[in-house]
Amino acid sequence: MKKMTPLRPTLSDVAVAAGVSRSLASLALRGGKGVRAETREMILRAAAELNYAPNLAARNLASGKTSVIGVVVRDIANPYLAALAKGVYDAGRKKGLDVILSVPEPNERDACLAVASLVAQRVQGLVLLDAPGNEATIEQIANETPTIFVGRLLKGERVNCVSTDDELGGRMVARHLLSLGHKVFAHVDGGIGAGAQRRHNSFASELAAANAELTVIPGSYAIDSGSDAAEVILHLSERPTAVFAANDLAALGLLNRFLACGLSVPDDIAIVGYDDMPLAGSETISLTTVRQPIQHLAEYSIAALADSKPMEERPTLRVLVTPELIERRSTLGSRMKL
Amino acid sequence: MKKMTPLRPTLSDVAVAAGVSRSLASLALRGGKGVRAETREMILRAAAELNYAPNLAARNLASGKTSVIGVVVRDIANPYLAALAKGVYDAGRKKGLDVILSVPEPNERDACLAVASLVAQRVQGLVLLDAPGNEATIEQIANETPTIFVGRLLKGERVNCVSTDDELGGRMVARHLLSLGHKVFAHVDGGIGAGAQRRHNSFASELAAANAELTVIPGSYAIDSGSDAAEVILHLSERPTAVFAANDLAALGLLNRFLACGLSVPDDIAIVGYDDMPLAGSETISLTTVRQPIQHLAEYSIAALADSKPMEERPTLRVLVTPELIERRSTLGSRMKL
DNA sequence: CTGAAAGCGCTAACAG
DNA sequence: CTGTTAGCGCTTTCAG
Repeated sequence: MKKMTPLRPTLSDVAVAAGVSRSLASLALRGGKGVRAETREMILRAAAELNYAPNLAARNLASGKTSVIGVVVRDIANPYLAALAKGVYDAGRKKGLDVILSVPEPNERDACLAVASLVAQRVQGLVLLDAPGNEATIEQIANETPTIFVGRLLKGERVNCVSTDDELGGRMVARHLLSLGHKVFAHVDGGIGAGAQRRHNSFASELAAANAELTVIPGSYAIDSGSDAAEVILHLSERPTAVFAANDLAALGLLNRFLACGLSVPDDIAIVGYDDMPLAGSETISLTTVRQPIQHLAEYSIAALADSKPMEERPTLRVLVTPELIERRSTLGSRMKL
Repeated sequence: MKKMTPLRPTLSDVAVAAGVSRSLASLALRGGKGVRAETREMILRAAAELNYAPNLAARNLASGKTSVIGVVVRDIANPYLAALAKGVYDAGRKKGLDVILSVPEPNERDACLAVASLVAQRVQGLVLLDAPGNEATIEQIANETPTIFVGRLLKGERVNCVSTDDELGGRMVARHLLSLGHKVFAHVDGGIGAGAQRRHNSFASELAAANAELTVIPGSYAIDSGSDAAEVILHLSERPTAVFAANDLAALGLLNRFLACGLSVPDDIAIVGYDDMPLAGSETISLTTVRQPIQHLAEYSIAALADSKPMEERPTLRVLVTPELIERRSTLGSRMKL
């Protein structure tokens, strides 16, 4: 009979079982240098047999360090953000870090609660995927925990951030559409979504330079935003022949609605999205869009946090990565019609 | 000038600032009973001013408890699983629990690493969303940490699990298709995916009972699996008029490929998926599918873990929830063609 | 390489 | 209500 409560084995148990001191066991388990290979072997075996799992809380407390980084995701239902989160997770693991995700409701309050919880867990660093949104809040968070904000270039010079060059992205879209001969445009704005402002502005100014017409419809980074905007667009006195949605989800909403109304895309109306979310390229959707380099965004994020220099010593990281225009059927030749 | 290293304030700091003992401060901060409202107020204020955040690691270590539950997600790129994960997160928060997600690569090894990491963090409970897949592994995990497996009814009677009634689901699909007059069928199998076997078997036996023909194509819960299967199906000597994919992602793969080949759905070939993932209902996809009640699955999971009884005291939970057939254009009248 | 000793920040169990 | 006393499981000196 074992003890009444088969408590988890502790480091002492392992040490005893292996016939060594706790300190040595600790060292060996962590793969430290200065342990005879033979001894280490013996210790590891003992640990394995006892099914020992180090207590991270204790380790954290004693060492004052954690190797876990927390990720807050604005909206996990957005396939682009889901992919980005996965990218960060993978990049972190590759560096030997534990990564945990938090997926609060997309409002400021819940995002802050999520952050607080992560901070209470004393994560080594925080990756914010477009949440929370308030810049002052972000600055305050970054002030207390190493943080990197992904998706927007923050004004504050004290906060690490990495983002796609949305200005370039917006311009690329405008040029693409202009080169296709379009003259009358609409843009479904992304509201407070990361980068929406810059996509909007650069798109608009590029069009203005070409003397093209542009109607802007307020919206957000959600599929319904697109469907709603489609309704508005269909009732415009002069119907645009091309519309740029601030992200793929909104673009999908547009596509759905236009097709449902019997329009042909791109013949009657062309659509461009932003993100190149998974599924955007699938046959049934085939959305022309601006691809954000998820891999790079993820790797820069982790790199910024993995840096072990004492916070104040390291320079603020402000990275801008280059997007890529992916041309698909929603703007090109072959018709698409329900 | 503050201290050189503005360390996080500790409980002592709060106690001193509020002019009370550490124990009282501790009690008050946790909202315990037996603290004069006035005193508590004062303590909370002090904490707020110092920007105090309790160290969960220390609390955990001292109390032997955590209020965080860990969720392992098989494949966060699957919108259905993403939604389910979000559901669990929300259900947990609603009960005052901290929820953290882990999104390993969908292979056994990485899933186990993710679990190990969560265990090392001494989470109070584990929610496994179809990962890891090996039943022996799951049993072992469940043996050490309160666990609930979602998506499959495990054989082992010792492991909590909650799942949709996939047998009923499979049958519903068969009946729906049969009632539409189809006679020749194909099924894209989900391989080791949660519930795939049962969906397959019940679908097959229901068809057998009706003397219908069925070709089974091996596959998985991925979009490519569907595209590949479509290729096979198109080369069948007798082409089926209806195909049931083990999940929505595979169904989307089928849809994409069929439409790309100029077939009309559902006129040339009808498609049914499973899950009712977000987007499945959008106009461009409009997939007939079996809806899994995410909300219920999530709530049962949390309920199973929130139970504070000493593990061995509580009965094994094995819940089966009822699915719902959602009929959309991929099997019904209005044509769909690229 | 080893073992002893000191704590990390917090909770828990009591005696004031 | 208050303060004291013990640890939780682990890392970290630091002298053997």
